[in-house]
Amino acid sequence: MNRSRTKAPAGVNLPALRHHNAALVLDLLRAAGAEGISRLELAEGTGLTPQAVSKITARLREDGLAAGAGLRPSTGGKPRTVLRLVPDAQFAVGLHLDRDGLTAVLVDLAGRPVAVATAPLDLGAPAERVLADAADAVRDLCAAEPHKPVIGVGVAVPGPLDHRDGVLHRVTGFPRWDGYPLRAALAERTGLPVVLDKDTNAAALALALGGAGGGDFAYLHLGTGLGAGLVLGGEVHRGARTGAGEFGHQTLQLDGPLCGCGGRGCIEALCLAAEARGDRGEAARVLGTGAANLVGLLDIDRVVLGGRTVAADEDAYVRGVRAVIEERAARGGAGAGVTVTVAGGGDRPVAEGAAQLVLAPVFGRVGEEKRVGEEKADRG
Amino acid sequence: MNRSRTKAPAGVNLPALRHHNAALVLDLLRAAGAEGISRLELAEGTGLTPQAVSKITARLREDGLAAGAGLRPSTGGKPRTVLRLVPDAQFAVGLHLDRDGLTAVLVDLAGRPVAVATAPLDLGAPAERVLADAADAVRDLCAAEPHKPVIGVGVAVPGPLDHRDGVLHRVTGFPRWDGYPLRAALAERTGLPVVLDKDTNAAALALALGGAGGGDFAYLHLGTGLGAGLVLGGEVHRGARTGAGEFGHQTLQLDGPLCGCGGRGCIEALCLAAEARGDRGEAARVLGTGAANLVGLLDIDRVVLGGRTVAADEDAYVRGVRAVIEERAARGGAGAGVTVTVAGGGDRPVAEGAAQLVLAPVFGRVGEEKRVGEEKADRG
DNA sequence: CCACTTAAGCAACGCTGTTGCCAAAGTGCA
DNA sequence: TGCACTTTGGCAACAGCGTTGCTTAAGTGG
Repeated sequence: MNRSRTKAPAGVNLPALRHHNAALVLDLLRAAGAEGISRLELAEGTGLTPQAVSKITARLREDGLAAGAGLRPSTGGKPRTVLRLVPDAQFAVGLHLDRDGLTAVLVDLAGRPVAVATAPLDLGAPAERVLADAADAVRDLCAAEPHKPVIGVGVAVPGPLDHRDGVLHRVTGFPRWDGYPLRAALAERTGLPVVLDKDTNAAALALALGGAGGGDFAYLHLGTGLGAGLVLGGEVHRGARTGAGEFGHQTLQLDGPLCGCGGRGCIEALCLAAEARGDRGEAARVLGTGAANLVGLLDIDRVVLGGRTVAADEDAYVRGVRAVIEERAARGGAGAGVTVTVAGGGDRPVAEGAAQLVLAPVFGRVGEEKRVGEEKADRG
Repeated sequence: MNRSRTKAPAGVNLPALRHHNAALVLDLLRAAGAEGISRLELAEGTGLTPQAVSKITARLREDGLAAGAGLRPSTGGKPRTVLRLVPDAQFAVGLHLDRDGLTAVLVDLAGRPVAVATAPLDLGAPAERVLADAADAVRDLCAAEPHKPVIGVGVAVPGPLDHRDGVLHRVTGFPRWDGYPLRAALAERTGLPVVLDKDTNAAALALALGGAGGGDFAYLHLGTGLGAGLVLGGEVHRGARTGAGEFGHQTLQLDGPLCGCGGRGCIEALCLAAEARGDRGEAARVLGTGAANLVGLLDIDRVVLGGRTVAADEDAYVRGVRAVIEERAARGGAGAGVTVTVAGGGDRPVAEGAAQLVLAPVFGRVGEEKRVGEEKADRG
């Protein structure tokens, strides 16, 4: 269980223990995907007794979250029964509010999108207007798939914000949003629990859960700006004020050219300037140098690139970034074995990651926050 | 409980739950110090029932880890009984192996040193020789204070190393140590459990536990080199290969002056060069720029400076670093409310932090690693 | 067809924190 | 001085967790 000590009591009682272990099993079920996973493999993965796993999976099946999925070939004895997650048991909405558009997805427990909707959006419009557009998108999506239990809405937004309180800060270019309690407003409007986070964090979460699997990594998003989502220890690192990931305005050139932020020699300014003058190699080298700094500082084992600017020439950026990291590793610095890849998939991963913000607690990934004694009391 | 997922089973059974809650209570007892803390405050701090706390503290008292410490003034009813940690119940040895010397401390559960020893050391000597010196220091320290149950030895070493395996990597200036399994060797020699970590991590751990208390922070050590210890979410961040904290060779000046590491424009090179030519203000500004990068990237709320070079002129460095961070915050960047302080105390904090590496698990701070069913079975 | 192997469930168990209740130990007012 | 009240903390019973010991189910292989 999490131990974000310093605040929040971390005492564990039996319901909490039960919930924790159930979430652990669900997480393994999800990771196993459609193939499924046997009870004994679950036991090995959790460190629990096979009998305990049997009890837990029995409860999950009763709740409709897990189901049998055939048998494994025998290895000389009774064949193992394979279990799998029932993706249709619960759904979550992911909302990506960008500067010029809105993307909404309805995903199942496995994280697969079952419905997508996009619409134009003007972040410069009055708050009421934007809020209404967002709420409408959520409502339409839920209406399109009735009878689907939706457990919440995850919202990904560009600017700096407070994830804990669900309050926006000064979104770059739209200072008027500073202090707007988007989470509370949208929660009231939709009647659903809402989680708010930065778009880069949502993207990083999607990457952490999907495909390439675990490990610590940094997602670097180069679009009109440059930001980062950090996944450390398998969880999104948000920092003390949940503002972590300000990567674009790291100083990379002391007393370098002026940046829009007022600083000098920011990675973002250097990178975009190089890109603007057509020197993509230099842009990639700048980005790579920042990435290499990250690799050494945090000892991550994966760098993932994304964003429109990267998408325009994925190869050049991957090669350029990889070159810098490998050069430093060859000199004896950190970075040996670090892989550099691109996220791909355009902007939809951000919306899907936003939905994962809501799903994450189901699988025991962070964000439990004061979950005490909230179980449907009846059983049998 | 920890969730360093991706590896290591995280299932929780009753013994694990018991251990977790006991550690939680012990941690609060330690934080309370000599003043002590009442059962109801413990209940509030853990989220457990007062009755559960009573049971847990009864066990701790039976084991000699906790004891009564008077009464609180009544608030209209029965006065609260105050409990406190019994620091003499267990001890740990902290060992700091530096390039030119060795510091060994014996600390009690509260982290207070009860014995200190220093000796010259030559890291360039044969491994057997260094190992013998280290083992001797441990033995002498334990002998000086017999009847003290010592639960382990924490070792802080300069270079890069693997904390998980307890193996040294290429210590700067002493490449011969690359691959040496110091933890295993010293454990066999002393017959005690040994934990190995970088000196900067040990210092950071000491800071995280002592005095100024929680929060995320970075400890920046500027001596003959420049390194960092990161404390994120109340725990030392070590990264995927436990090599995190390589701060000195972050590029801060693209294509800047050559560094000893072979790179260009490393913070360390810039900082030490400025210091060498007497421009302390510039050295502080360089360090501050790196610190500000860190603050924005990780959203930490504290920067702590240390090391001999900083100690030579603490004020200049604190002011210089603080100036850069505040300037960036004033521009609307991250860093508002970040405090900048110095560690102080010279090198002994590193040895004390090394001892804390061993004590940390007692208080539930990370590093439990496969603790299953190891309890003294008898009771009563 | 039988011996063997592997998987999974049933029942009893030990131990956890919780609940309900009561004794202990103070304060404050009559 | 005495009684009502408040607050603390322990005792006992309890529900629920994973574990253990054993039995049953369901295969393989000679």
